[in-house]
Amino acid sequence: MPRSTRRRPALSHPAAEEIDLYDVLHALSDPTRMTIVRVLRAEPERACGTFPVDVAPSTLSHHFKVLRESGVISQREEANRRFSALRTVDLERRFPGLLDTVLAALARNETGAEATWHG
Amino acid sequence: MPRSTRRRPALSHPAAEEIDLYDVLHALSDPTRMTIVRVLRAEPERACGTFPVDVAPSTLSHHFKVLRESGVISQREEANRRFSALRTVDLERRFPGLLDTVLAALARNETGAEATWHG
DNA sequence: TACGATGTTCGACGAACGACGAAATTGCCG
DNA sequence: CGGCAATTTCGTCGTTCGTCGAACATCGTA
Repeated sequence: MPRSTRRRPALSHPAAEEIDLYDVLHALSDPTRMTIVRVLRAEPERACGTFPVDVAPSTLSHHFKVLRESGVISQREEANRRFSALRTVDLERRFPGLLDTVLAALARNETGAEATWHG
Repeated sequence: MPRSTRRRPALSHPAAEEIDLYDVLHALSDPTRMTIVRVLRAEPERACGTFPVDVAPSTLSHHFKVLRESGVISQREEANRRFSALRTVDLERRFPGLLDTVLAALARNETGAEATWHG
């Protein structure tokens, strides 16, 4: 039998008012993490292993931690799966328009001139 | 006599269409560089040494280079001074609303809860 | 109970980052 | 000409970053 209902430490999320802009910008300045955010905007919730990113599981786990501790996403445990979701409401309250603007910029970025020779 | 009218290599600026979002977000994820951007939004142009940041001149020069090569600012030489300006038009064309939204978020960030104990 | 699936933690590694001081460049001015 | 002021370049130091593999934990299920 499990020795306790909750053996793993609770997932740490910053409160909405404590989300730091520099942490958010740093979290969004990585292509792998940005891909996670982009996918997560289309779907309300998604399990960690189902993202179209090409990195090792441990690396992916690291990126989720960065996103979570910066306040960009929240994570919820269910069985041995971990579901992630964008903290759209908290983010909008703290930094109005930021997430939408950055995601719109991301769409522009992919049609930019450097996609031909830079990537 | 000077051996040439232009001895120093020309300052490299990315074209407006080549500005990369990840470079911009990374450039803005540092407090010193963000201070430069904030000051530069209030004034159209300013010499490098006149910014209210507390780092060594060589460090400051490094930050200006990061900002310039990411496309956030432009730099112009005049005598032995170098003037910096925000590339507001190019930025607005490439990523509409991004700069304004981030700077509005910065104002929010400074009145946040973490300013009491985190700074 | 044992296995497989899911995901994390723990080092390790090379690359990049932010910071500095020293030296060099450039141009103005006494 | 000879400083002085502004700024960059170079080398260095310590830290952080992104990545990986190996090991561990948890849960459902055969």
